[in-house]
Amino acid sequence: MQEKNEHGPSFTLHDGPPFTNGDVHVGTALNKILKDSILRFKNARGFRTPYVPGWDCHGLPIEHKVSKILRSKKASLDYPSVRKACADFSSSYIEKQRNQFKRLGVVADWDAEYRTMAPKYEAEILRTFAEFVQKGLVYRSKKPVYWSIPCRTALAEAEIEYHDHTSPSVFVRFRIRDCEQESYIVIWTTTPWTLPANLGIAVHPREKYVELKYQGVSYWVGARLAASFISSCSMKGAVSGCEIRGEEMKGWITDHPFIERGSPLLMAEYVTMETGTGCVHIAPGHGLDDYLTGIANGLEVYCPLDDSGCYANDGKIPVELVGLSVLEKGTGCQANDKVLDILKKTNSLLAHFDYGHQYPHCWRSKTPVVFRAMDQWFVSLDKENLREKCIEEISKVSFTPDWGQNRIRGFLESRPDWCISRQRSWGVPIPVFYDDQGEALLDYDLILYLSKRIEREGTDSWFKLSESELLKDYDLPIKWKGKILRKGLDTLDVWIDSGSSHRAVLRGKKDLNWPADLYLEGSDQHRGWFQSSLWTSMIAYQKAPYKRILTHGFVVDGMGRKISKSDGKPQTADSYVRKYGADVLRYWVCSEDFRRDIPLSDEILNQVVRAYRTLRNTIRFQLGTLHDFSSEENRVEVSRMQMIDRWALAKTAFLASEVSVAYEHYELHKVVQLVNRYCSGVLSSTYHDIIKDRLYTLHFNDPKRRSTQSAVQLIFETLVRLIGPIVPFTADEAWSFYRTGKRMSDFPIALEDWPESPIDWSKGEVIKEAEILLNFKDSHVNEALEKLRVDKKIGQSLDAEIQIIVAVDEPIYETLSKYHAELAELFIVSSVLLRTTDSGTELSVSAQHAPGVRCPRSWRWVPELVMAEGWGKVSPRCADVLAKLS
RNA sequence: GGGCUCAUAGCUCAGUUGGUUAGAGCACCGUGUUGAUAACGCGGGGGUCGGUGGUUCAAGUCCACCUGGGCCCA
Repeated sequence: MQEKNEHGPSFTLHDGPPFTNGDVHVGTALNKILKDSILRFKNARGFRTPYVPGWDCHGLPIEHKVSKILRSKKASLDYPSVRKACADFSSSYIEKQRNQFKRLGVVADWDAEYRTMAPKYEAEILRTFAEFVQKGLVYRSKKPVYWSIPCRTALAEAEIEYHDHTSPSVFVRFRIRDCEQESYIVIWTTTPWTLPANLGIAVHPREKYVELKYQGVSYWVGARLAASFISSCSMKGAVSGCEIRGEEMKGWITDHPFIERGSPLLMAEYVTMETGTGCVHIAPGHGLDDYLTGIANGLEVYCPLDDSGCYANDGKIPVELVGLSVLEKGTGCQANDKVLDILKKTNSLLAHFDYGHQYPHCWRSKTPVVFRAMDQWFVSLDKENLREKCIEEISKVSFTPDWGQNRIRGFLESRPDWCISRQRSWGVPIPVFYDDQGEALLDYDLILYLSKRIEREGTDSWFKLSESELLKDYDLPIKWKGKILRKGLDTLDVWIDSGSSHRAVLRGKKDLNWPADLYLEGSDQHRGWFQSSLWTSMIAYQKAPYKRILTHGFVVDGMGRKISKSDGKPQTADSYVRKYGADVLRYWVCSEDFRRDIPLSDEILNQVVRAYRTLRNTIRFQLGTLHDFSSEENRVEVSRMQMIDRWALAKTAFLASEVSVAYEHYELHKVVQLVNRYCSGVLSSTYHDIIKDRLYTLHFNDPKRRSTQSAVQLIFETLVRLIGPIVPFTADEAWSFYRTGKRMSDFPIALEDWPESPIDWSKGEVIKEAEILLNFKDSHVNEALEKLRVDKKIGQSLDAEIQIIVAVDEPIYETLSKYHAELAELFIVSSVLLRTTDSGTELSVSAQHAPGVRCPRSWRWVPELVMAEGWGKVSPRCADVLAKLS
């Protein structure tokens, strides 16, 4: 395919790598089929279309699965064993997926495939990261993560299980500063141990808050929660004072109940009036919402916990808390208990209950997890107007559908700085060293140096080799010389892996374009790959890596609901291929408007099967028609073809142009609709129906018959090539049979050029006249025939004779009389009587049983039959034919 | 809860800048053929264009709100 277009322009569709943790899902199949159909079309149109498929290998879901397997085998869970098992796992699915993609008919340069865990690719990921470092975008900051205390490890969402748990539910008052009378803000929390890290209190800016006066003291709580607060804290008789909106509390500062520190009032949209007091205790080091609110208000991400989950002595927290563990055991929780003590002592605790709720637990140790801020690496997205530049750049990219641009822009605008570190082992390590003070060495040249080794040995070497081995022969900056360095064990966010693909796969490759001509993925990638690829590309090259983005929706069930993995049905592509075959699955994909949700159900597939069979049957009929036709010997020039053949060619030329436009616009469902309508409307019910008579009854070498065969041949060659990109197996089979008479041969449809219909196919008065006559048949003749058939006067239409009475000044008269001799064939009846009448008389079309006798060979009714040797009595026309044959 | 988005016959899709009684293919019903036969022809029924309100002489098409679905977040 590529050799065919060796000198053609190049069209690069860059493959977004599927994740290698399972068999090909039907949604993944949809994506690959769309890509393949588009590339086959582009290739047929003369483009060079090298397609390099890829696989995304690193990441938590694989590590998670593999760890489970290893644990059940009680195998070692150290870095090298986990990583080896992950690599094997990923490789095994690459093998499976590759075969499944091939089975779908996907054409690709399989030998040039890329995988994000290949050493060469990993080196490119590091080089991408090096660009971040060189541009000064990478910084270290704290961010809360789930932390399992017994395992001493950070956890991802997928490693969290929610279980019933009883926590202390406490109402705590914070004294408002600079207030004449004694006033408090009341917060509610179920994690008292996070109170030492409290740095603020959040309220909803547009919710009402009320001042409750009780025993001469004021308490501020959310107005809608006042009643439940009063009952919880036993303040019967409290009197409502003034009401204000949350935003009016901006600027208020309260005193931390037991630490000398101000705790300011902050605005947050996520505050609800469902439970508590509507005033939310904020500890930026102990919760994601808290963290974001803290960042937005310039608070420190403060977390006084060490790795073992105990309060560290940072000089800020009360000494009696230092060393206490926040881990909840059967007996309770040291930290919570002590904090409650202190709250009581300082008279800050208004109420304390047991509270049952769902709480996150570690999947391994089954203990409650805590949110704990840890050092993470971030990429600044606002330095040097990077964000503005990205937004500007994305406006130059074409989007299908066009709202994609809007969507990705929204993500670009709202995305916070990119947290790129993960406490995982299955990934590309962040190439950083720390000295004994915890200071980090992150250096552009050093990363490039390391990437050379990684390129040879893979990232396993980072985990296997010691620091001195990794840094051997490297000339450290003076400041770092002689220091004892410790390598970091965090890995990079996998979005950097796949976001580096344009660099690793396209840049500097002879046959591939950078930027790519097209990215084609599901709409979820607006937030994912489209975005990560843009950032990496903008940072390194100040340009988007793609010219156009095409997105498709998600596969949903017949009710339009998402297909869940849990409903038992295997949603693998293979399960559908086995049942329906690859081309039916492809036909389904291409019959749907993929820009919206793509429904899939047995009903829909059965419908697709029928549509597919119609197409297949049409092609089969044409192949049968051509069985005794030789292009060299029998071909009739277009200009000398019969009227109906000219008409069919014109319709075919029109189809080809419409279909081409639909392909160009990536509207494959329109291609399918057009082809389907053409097969049934133009071919099956009209053209094929009419030509049967001449194909079956005329002498095999009759010019009329050869005319039709010549037309059918051109039509066949066009049709098969038009559908080639969508149903390649069917097209190949038909093409092979056409060329060689065998179902398999070395003539794939993909080596044929796109069908160009010559001008003379659609030029000529005769085409318009045929159209007029066929419309006449549809609107008048069939109606008359149906009447006769309902009356049981005739069976097939050949049993009838049509009588037309038409005024000479009717526009249709001229055409009818000009082609009087051909009307019977066109209308598929035995004879047509054409009578004229006075001007002003209405047109009349009637049918009656044809007079005479029926010819057993042609089924036509004629005045009389004649003897044909060896055949018996037949019509005179058939007798002539038979005479020539013998 | 937020951002983006979708909604036309049982199903898959058309419906140009608002302009006659909203179309096609499939399915369904009836029927004819038996020389495309696990096919093909002919005829027919089927839609208050998700709902409500508005703009307009005129709305499937424009606007607002609502309902339901999807993707991504929270």
